[in-house]
Amino acid sequence: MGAFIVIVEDEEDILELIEYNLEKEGFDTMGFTSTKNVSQLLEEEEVDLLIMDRNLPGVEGSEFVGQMREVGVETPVIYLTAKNKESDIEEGFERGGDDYITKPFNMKELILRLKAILKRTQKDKTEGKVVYRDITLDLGSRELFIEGKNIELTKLEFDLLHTLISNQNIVLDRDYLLEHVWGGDAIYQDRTVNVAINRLKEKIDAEKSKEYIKTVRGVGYTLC
Amino acid sequence: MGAFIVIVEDEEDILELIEYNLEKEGFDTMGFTSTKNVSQLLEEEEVDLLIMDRNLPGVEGSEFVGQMREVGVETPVIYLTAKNKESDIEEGFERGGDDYITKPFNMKELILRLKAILKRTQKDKTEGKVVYRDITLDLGSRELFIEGKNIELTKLEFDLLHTLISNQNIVLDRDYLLEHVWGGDAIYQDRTVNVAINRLKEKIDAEKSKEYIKTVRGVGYTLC
DNA sequence: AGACTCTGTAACCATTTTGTTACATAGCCC
DNA sequence: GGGCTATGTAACAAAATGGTTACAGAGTCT
Repeated sequence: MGAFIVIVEDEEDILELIEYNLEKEGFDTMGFTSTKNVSQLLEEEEVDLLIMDRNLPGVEGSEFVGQMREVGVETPVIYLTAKNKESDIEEGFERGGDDYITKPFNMKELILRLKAILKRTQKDKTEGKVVYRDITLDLGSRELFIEGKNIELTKLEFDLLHTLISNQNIVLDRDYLLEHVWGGDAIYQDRTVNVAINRLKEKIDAEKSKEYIKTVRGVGYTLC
Repeated sequence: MGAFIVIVEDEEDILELIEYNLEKEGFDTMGFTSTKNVSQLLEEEEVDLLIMDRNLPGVEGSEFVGQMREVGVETPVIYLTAKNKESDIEEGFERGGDDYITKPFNMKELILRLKAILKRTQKDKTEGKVVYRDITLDLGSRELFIEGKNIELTKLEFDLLHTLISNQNIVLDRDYLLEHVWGGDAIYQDRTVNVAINRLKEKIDAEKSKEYIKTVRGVGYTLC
């Protein structure tokens, strides 16, 4: 754990309350009563999560986050908001915020959501979505879309396509695939790869006569 | 997670009994044997409900609540009272208390009323609600609604659905679920997840032939 | 104490997935 | 084209996986 969390909240007692509780949970925190200095911090340091009051005097919290997004800051955000109108909530999400929580709030609830987000974003760091031409692999839901059409894949097929797609234009030999898709310990024939590849081909080439997976004779397979 | 409930009761065994049962229901509790420190807590933290003995040595419970109301604390109260004379009851209501229950009392009855109150007071808050399609999880009262219909869930089922719903569209594997729903310390078989999921499925899919929880073979489960 | 609920575990079965094998086919060299 | 190898294909068997049910233990309520 030990994530670094920045909190922006103008009411000092609330700020302290949050900091106190988060630190008790083992997080590193830094609190601000305004967005001053925060942008610099977000750009320069690795901040894992931002807790942001939406109703700051002066700048709108979501406005601020919007600006951050434009300069490439991806830090997930939990908004604290006294408002609970749906429009506001939606707006928050539209701007790329990850969650919101309405004041007054329950500390346990905040910590719970916060942990959920950290977990998710940590996952997303290695995963997310992979795209290749008109193929899209959603690593979260483990879904494959070709030209927007959902195609069901088994676990093996998914993992195989995943490795292929993240090494597109590179020819992967059977040993590499066995090691990365099947896992290092067990021993398989290399014809296994063969069959697996073809089962995958059947599914994704069936859609169109397009050929996504190219076999490179004597070497292996590639997506190109 | 659940609502935060503060209990003030000078008889320690009763206090513990209540705390134990409420926590079993998934609520966060904090118990006190006197009103000392309670006022501060009520002012600073978001307490969802106060359970208050009316016959505390020293301060009258309702007296205390009255003082709290004067400084703007709106926390709903359930009084525990050995008396059941009408005059006392009326007085309790006059002072702004929300409900009373006479000792000795039935724990189920207490929880029932408590949930009713939480539901009422948290109805208009968007706070503590997670929504997915026509499923609504009320985190405050820990109730599930599907198309407005209330469906009873056990603690485990609720927590499981909560985790699924807060990670919608993401396939969660059994390890993740075990860790987050069951808690990290104890060790369980992963078939445990299996059975729990299906018990949950039975309840929420029973309503309609809709399939909310999708099992992703070889990986885990997801809400999508 | 007895009935009941909740929940973890085990057993059973159906189904899907996957590895292997055998054979057919295609590519490549001479 | 012949011969060789690599790859595709189909069929089969084994393994993995998950749904379902039954049961037992723990805890609770009456």
